[in-house]
Amino acid sequence: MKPLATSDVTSKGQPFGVRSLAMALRTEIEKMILQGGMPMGERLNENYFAEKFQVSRGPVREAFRALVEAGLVEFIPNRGVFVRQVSLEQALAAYEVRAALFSMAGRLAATRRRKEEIARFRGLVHDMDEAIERNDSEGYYKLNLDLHSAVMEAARNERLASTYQGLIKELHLFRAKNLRLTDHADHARISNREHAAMVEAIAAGDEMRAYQAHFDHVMNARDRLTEPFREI
Amino acid sequence: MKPLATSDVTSKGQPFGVRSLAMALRTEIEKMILQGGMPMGERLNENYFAEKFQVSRGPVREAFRALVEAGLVEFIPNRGVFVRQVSLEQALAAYEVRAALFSMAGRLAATRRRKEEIARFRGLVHDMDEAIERNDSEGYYKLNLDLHSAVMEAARNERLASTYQGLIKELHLFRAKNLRLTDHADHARISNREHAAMVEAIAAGDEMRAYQAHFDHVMNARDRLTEPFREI
DNA sequence: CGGCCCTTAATTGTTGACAGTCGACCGCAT
DNA sequence: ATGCGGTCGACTGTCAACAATTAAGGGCCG
Repeated sequence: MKPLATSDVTSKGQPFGVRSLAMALRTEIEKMILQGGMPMGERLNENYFAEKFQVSRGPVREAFRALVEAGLVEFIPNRGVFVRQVSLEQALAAYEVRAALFSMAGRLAATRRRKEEIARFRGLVHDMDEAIERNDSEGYYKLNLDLHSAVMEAARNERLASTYQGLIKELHLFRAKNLRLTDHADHARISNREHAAMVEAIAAGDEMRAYQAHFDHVMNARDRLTEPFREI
Repeated sequence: MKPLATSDVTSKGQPFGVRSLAMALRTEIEKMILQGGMPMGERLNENYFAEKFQVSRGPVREAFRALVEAGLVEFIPNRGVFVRQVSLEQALAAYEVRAALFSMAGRLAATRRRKEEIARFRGLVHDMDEAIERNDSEGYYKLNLDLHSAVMEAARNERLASTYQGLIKELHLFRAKNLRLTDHADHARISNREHAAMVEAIAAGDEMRAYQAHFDHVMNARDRLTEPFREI
């Protein structure tokens, strides 16, 4: 891997706070973890990262602290940091938090959305339908993310969005490990019907209906994801 | 101030992750900030804290990184970290997130609460009524926190609770700076009526009513707090 | 007299070295 | 064979020194 210098950092397009090696490392290591580059439960060796990025251990440790706070790694004194293992129980709890945040986004979007946004929502839902017909689960996945981001944006609450994003990252840890063939076309079809309900509630400006639609969508998604684990 | 050694840290009753100086410092500095020990917008000098706690700058910097991630301080490269200034807009946004989380807690509590907890809720509301009559705003404040914690506990979702707590800390930054005589007895009376509605909805096991009651309570609290700032 | 530049002190950024701790491995006794 | 204890190695925890950057103050020039 290329040596990471401060000059590399400045070239990044982030608003602020990315000039220091520690901040750059935090971003870089996070990316590595989320893209599955690190096996789950793996210990993150300070020296390894220090050599990999051609820096000393100080900045690496600072980056680790930030990741601990973000909940992506676990810290055990005198042992080091480990890629966090997300249990099924924790994933279920996280989904409830996600439902809280996303349903709020839907509710706010219902009062704050603009005309163009509604058109975009409907377009995305339509494109997802097409992706399903094409059996294009890759494309569906991306469109799905786009729709969720679009709703979040329409809520016009930065704090809500960043909290949501942080949570999503944690959930990625769970999905990365327990990825199974959960993308049945059936699931996608049902999911997209829920999307349509969400969008129409927002379009109608109906706060409570939007709340319910978004809430149900997340909780149903939870059931769909964790279904394979239920031992009945 | 007393020198902070690892031995001091171990004496703390935390489950894990508090053995290192950095973690201890993070807790200590956070406490200092939240208790208003640091003027808002103040730069946190690394050497100052290093000498104050008789440690080197390394652990101090690690503690700072964690606080940055927690959103309590702002980081400007080559300048240092500053106690975060929370604007009115940010506070309003944070209240919306809080409403999302707390209303979810109420909703979950409505399905998961136990008999003893309901009794405790009602007791707290009653005690708050008495505190109002006594004009004991100090006592009311504490009981208020207790009720909110109790509801969170009844929701039985650790992730929800920790996210909520992190947000509350941020809101403290706003209240610390803009503390005005907002604790009118009128406000307390109205607030406690809302508490009663929350508790009874939980007691009835009515999810949607609990959701609404908790949601409204937070949003009304927001209006009561930020009322003085509105220039009509 | 005001504005620009240079110097300088203070503070952050980074490093390498040293100390402390934990787990693994190996040998021994049972 | 198995369980226990000690030794060793690898890694984390901490520190103090050095480099780089910033902001402030004073002097010079227009």
